[in-house]
Amino acid sequence: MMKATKRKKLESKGWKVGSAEDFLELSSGEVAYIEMKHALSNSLKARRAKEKLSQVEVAKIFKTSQSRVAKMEAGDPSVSIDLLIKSLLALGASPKELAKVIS
Amino acid sequence: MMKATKRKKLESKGWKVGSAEDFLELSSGEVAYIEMKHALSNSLKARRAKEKLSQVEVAKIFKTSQSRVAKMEAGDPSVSIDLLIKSLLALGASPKELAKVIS
DNA sequence: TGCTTATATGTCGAATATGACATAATCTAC
DNA sequence: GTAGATTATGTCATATTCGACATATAAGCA
Repeated sequence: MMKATKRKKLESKGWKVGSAEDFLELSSGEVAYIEMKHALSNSLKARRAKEKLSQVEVAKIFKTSQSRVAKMEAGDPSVSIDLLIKSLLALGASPKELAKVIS
Repeated sequence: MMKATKRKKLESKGWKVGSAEDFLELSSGEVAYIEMKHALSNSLKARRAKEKLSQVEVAKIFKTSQSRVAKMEAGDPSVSIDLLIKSLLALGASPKELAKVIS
């Protein structure tokens, strides 16, 4: 079970966590949020792999850079769920598919 | 049918649209994104109503201001899907419920 | 091994989202 | 009506996210 340890690990990767009254435990909302993001990241990566596209190629489609695509797929803290969703939609995912990914 | 008209309407409310080669029609991705946002906004409003809470009260829960809550519920362009999702989770929504909302 | 392509990481200025505040509009009783 | 509560709108300073670039690491292949 995770407390300070997991927290440290997350923070070392740039995550900002809790910082409220509970600073040993992530709230269930925080956990759910992070998990949703990872699910979307993985979905993006999978979808690109399926289409056999390079990060450079999808970066062109998204009108962004390869490095940002890499960060999207890594679920980097600097990428928003908005960006992940917009990108997935741009790759042709339907809202229904997104819903499946999230749940 | 109407393209420029719809675009103007959206832009007048602060939306930034397309601006790419197709500037008469929203791409299906853009449409889906906006619709997802509205679905989340409405869900937030409904959930608050169900709990019979005021915007001021949920603002305290979310650690934000009443005005931002109003903008969230209105689907204002200045609010991100991230914020809507975090807020819904904070109100006790499950990822599964969120999935239902957006699909 | 070296060479090429693909992906990851770090940083930066610009763009966007955020919370907060003031204030306006709307509602709900009396 | 009008007083009080609730919700909407406009603006601003700060914080976060953005695309881009440089560069590093990894993977494939002769």
